[in-house]
Formats: sequence, C-alpha cells, structure tokens
Amino acid sequence: MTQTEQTTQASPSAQRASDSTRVADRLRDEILDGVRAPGSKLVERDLASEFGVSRVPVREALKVLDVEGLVTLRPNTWAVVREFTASDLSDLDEVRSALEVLTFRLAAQRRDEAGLARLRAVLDAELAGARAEDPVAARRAAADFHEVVTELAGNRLLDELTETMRSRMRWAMGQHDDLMHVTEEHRVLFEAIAQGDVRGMERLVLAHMESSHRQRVEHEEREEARGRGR
Amino acid sequence: MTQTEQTTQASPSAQRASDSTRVADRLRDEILDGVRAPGSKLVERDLASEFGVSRVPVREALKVLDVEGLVTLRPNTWAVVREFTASDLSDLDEVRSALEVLTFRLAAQRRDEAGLARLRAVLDAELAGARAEDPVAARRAAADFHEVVTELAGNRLLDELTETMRSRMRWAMGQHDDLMHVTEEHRVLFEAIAQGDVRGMERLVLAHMESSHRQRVEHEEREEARGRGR
DNA sequence: CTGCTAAGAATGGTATGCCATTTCCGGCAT
DNA sequence: ATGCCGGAAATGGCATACCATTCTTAGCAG
Repeated sequence: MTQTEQTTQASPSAQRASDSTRVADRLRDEILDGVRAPGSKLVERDLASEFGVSRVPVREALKVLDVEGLVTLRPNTWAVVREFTASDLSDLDEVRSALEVLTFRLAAQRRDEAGLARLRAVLDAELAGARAEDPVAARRAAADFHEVVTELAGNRLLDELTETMRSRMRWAMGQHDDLMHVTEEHRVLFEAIAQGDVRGMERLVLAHMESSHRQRVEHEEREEARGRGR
Repeated sequence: MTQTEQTTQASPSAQRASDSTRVADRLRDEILDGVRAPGSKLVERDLASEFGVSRVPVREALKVLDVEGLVTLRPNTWAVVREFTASDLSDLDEVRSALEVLTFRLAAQRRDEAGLARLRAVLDAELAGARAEDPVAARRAAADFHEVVTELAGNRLLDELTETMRSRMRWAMGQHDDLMHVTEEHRVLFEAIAQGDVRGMERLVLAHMESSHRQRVEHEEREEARGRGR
C-alpha cells in the first residue's frame, strides 16, 4: 500500500482516529469477545496484512494492549493474548471487594437522571439476554452494567483503573453460568443506586461478590467433574 | 546512526531491554522526578536525538506512557507531560481510601522477613532524607515505601493498578512539606505491618491519609497566600 | 528411533523517508 | 493597535527496508 492510498482509503465520513488506535480498538474487542483465545499468537506481520496496515501501527497497538494487560509481549518473539490464572482471579476478587464498594457507594451518591436511564437500558439488555439464554449478550451487558456504574461514580481515576481490570472482569464473568441470578442481583443494585441508598450499598455489593464467587467455585467444580467423566 | 552501530553502541554487559523500553523507563523517571515539568512539550524528533535513537522507539515509549497516564498524547501534535488538576487529586484520595486499606491489610497478613528488611531499608532512607531536609530524596523514598508495601501485599493486580496511580501519588507527595511527619507515620505503619496487626490497620491507614490530606490543604493555602503576597 | 546441531525461516526491533495535518508567523486589512 | 488570513515550518503518522534474534526443522550421529 502506498502512502497516498492510506488517506483515500479512509471512509468518507470524517474519521479522525489513527490507524494504530483503530487496530488497538479492534484487537481489544476481539480479545474481550473471545474471538482471539487466550494464549493465541499475535504476529505483527499477520495482523498488519489482516488489518490492511503496515507493522508500525500494529506494534503500537500491541504495546498499548500490553500496558492495558490484555496482551503479553515477550521480547523478540510473538506476543500472545494474555492468559489468566486462578491466582489472577483471586487477586481480582480481593481488589474488587475494596474498589466496588467504593464505586457503588459513589454511584449512589452522585447518580443523575441521564445516567440512571442509561443504566436501566443496560439492565434491560442484560435481562433480555438472560431470558433468551444468550450468554454472550448477557455477559456483555453485565460487563456494561459495571462500566456504567463506574461512570456514574464520577471519578476518572476509577475509570482508568477499571480499564486495567476490564479484561479480567469479563473473564471472571465467563466463569459462572446462572445468568438470571446475576441479573437479578444487578437489578437489586440498580434499585439501591436509584434510591441513593449509600448506607446499604456496602452490604449489597459484598453480598453480590460473595454469591458470584460461590457460583464460580461451583462452576469450576462442575467443569472439573465433567473433565473427569470424559 | 546506522543499523549496525545500534548494537555496537550497546554496553558490553548484556543489555537485553529494547531501546523503546529504555526510552520509556528514562522518560518515566524524568517525569516522576520533575525534570520534565507538567505541561512541557514532548517532541518525538527532539527526544529521539536526545536519546540517540530514531523516532520509532520514542513513539512507542510515548504511547506506553500515555496509557500509564503520565503523558497526554494529542492527535497530530506534540505530546505533553500530563498535568493533574485538583479534581484528579480528590479522585486519588477517594481511591486511595479504598485501595490502601486493602494493601496495608494484605501486607500485614502476608509479610515475610525479606520484605520487611527491604521495607525497613526504604524507611531508613526516608528518615535520612527527612533529617537532611532533602525533599527529593525523602519523597522518592516515601514513594518507594508505598511501592514496597504494595509488593508485600502479594497481589499482582494491585501492583498493576499502582502503576497507573504512581504518577499521581508522587505528585500528591510533592504537595506537602512536613517530611518528618510523613516519615513518622510511615514508621508507625511499618511497625504495624511487622507485627501483623491486621485489625488495627484500617484505622492507621485512614488516619495517615487524613493527616496527609490536611497537610496538603494547608500547603495549598500557604502557596496561595504567598501568591497573593507577591 | 532418538537426540543434537546447524542452517534456514520466521519474527521482532529500529532507521529512514515521505505525506498529512497542525502550528506558527509575517503581512495585510480594518 | 488588532484581528485575520495565507504560506512556510514544524510535527506526527505511516510505509518500507534492513538487521538481530529467536524459532523451526532437516539432516546426521549415535
């Protein structure tokens, strides 16, 4: 591809983002959606030709995703989609127990009409996904629920930190299967935020995390049992 | 510089890190130490010639620092060293109130001999810096104190999140001047960790943050008064 | 058949060069 | 003097090319 094509190629609608940003965004989505499996190779040249750009923007995207924690960049060799271990997950539980209490409490304090409307929309999507037994849609909506709550908290640092935790959060959500139960708890949390129940929030959040944790353990036991059964 | 020089230039002692990593590390240090003032321009070509590399590793370093939150990358123009606002600082206080309680509690639970020794060494350095009224050394050691405690907590996610918060932490530390007082509180916290006082930790950490916050407010008032006086 | 080695292939790391966009600055009109 | 324009300079974004390192595999020795 020549330098000139690079610009003519851009879609007619003013598209300001750079190639490297677009590649990063696309890779991030593919990883979070599970299209790129954890551990799978990420070869610069392949990605470059796949996305129709040169290696440079791809390199930069990989570096960004490395810092974000989605990609493992081994020196002088291919990068891989990051794999999370059980230890990573228990680390996540510890941090969430501290951060989510804060997040939900702030959200209950600082909520506004527009934000609540957005949160309700996400909750509805989650409910629809759970009813239709569409795990991908439900989990995506569940992840969105947490992200919107984080926005409602009105703390930009919290947003940045959540960015780092996002991949692990989605991974953790893939580890339990009773979608309806999660959704129901999200509904309770939504009500508490809507009513500004700052006091009761800590108890609710910890209960939510406790039940998620228990479900995950049960899920893992089932998986393990099935493995043995084969 | 030619491609061949690039390797001969490397120091004799096996130096594995790539140029882009070295540039990122060096820039990060310079920013955190205040050599590069917040808001100052970061021009790729200038940095490249300054560090004796081409623009490519510099670009990658800047992208990384952008994700880490130390640099603001405006599209198609020079990057600047990130400037923090009062709002950023109060966001930081909120998050610290949640995360540091967790961090210190885990550190008290999981401490080991080697870690305590390292922590004591950092504390001694901080004390020496405070006694010698060397603000740079004292603050650097104070920042190290927090980082070592985070390591003692034995939670890798906490390490990653701290990376994101590091710049703001150092900035916040620059905002109060009673070095000896901070050091004394760190000594108390050290003792609590050494004795595994998990229970008392929450109270101590919140007290430490409260006093830091108060000092910062007083510091700002003094600065403001001095500004009017001129 | 197995293990080792060396050569080739694959891949990441960086330098260079060109283009697009932004910024800067001097001159002109008001 | 002040504001506005236009062109030049500065700067970032990307493609390409080449080198260094790592990986892979074919061939050989045992």
